[in-house]
Amino acid sequence: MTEPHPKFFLYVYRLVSQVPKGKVVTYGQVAALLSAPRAARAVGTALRYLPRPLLRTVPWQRVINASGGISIRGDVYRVDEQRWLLESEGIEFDRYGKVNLKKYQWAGPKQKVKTPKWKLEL
DNA sequence: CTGCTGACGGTAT
DNA sequence: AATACCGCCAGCA
Repeated sequence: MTEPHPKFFLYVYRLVSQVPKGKVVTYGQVAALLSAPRAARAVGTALRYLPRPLLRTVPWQRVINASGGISIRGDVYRVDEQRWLLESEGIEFDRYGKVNLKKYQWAGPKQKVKTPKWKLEL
């Protein structure tokens, strides 16, 4: 899974690219915006395989879980990096390592996301 | 087509 | 708040 070409992944990357600095979105929110409200897990998979070249254009650090926490499993280094990046953007974490979604969650794109039935394609 | 794998999410404990 | 479960899903072998 080194070559990220699957359509769903690309839509995820495109949407996350729109999240402004200082704001965050949840995996489930991204899925919902892509007309796949139950594919939160797949969104996580997409970001996990974010290709190196896109690390510069896709603000992956702005995607956290519905509890306001960082979801990266295993790689502690990666977790620290995400938190550091977010804090440098002005986002605060409470003593439990959680972000206040009420305050920092992105409202979503102004214009409805164009998702050409990637799902129904066969 | 079948079975696995998770940067998930909602519930129950 | 922290765990344990369990249902979901796109991708891939």
